[in-house]
Amino acid sequence: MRDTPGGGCNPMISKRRELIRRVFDQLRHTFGPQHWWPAETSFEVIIGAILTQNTAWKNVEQSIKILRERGLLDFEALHAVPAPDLALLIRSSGYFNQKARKLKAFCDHVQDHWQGDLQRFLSQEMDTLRQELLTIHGIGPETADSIVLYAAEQPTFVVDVYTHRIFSRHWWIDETVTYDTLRDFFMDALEPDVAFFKEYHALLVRTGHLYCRRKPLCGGCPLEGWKEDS
DNA sequence: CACCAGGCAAGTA
DNA sequence: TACTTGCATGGT
Repeated sequence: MRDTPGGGCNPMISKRRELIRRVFDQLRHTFGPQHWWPAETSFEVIIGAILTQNTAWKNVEQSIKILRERGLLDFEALHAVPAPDLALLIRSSGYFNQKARKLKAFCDHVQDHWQGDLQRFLSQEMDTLRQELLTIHGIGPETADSIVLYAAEQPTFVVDVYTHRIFSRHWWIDETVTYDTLRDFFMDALEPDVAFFKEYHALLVRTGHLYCRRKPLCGGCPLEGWKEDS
């Protein structure tokens, strides 16, 4: 007997896996494919991941547009821009001084440790890459996982405020769980699958936008009325 | 007007 | 370790 990611011999994990899959199937059936991450290159994913921290994606789009027009969705080009200049270009994303510094910190790290070879940096073994990302200023657990999954295309599960909200409100998880515990909740129960993890996170964000944004607003959610044992 | 958004770092006790 | 606070624009 051993615990497989699929939960083969552990009844708790096996039950959790079933719930997680049922939630996915329901959301996928309701909303269809989400086509995430909306970006053309891995570097653009990384820029977006930093800019969207605690910020509506709509605000980030304007910043990305400006960076694109200026040819700055390119590692060497962006690395050459001073943080104060960059801050002015990403104003619409909010926290622009901090985020400019974060973008610079990322570029500096890849330049200093990987000679600017972004693809080689992203090609590291998953846990090593994730740990290294977490040492970079401005990259916390969610941003690190977003980069690993959507830029490096390696199978980590991205947890965000909606993941926490949706699952805790249904009493499927404790409200006080930490990021890593909630990430393990999914990853211990599921086979690693990049396409599946990408779609799942996107669907949770979509569901959160529609039904778990403001405090009361939850009517009409496709998961409404679900019980733990139903 | 208040509240929130696809977080994180730094400060305090 | 466990809370708190600053960061900041733009939409509802």
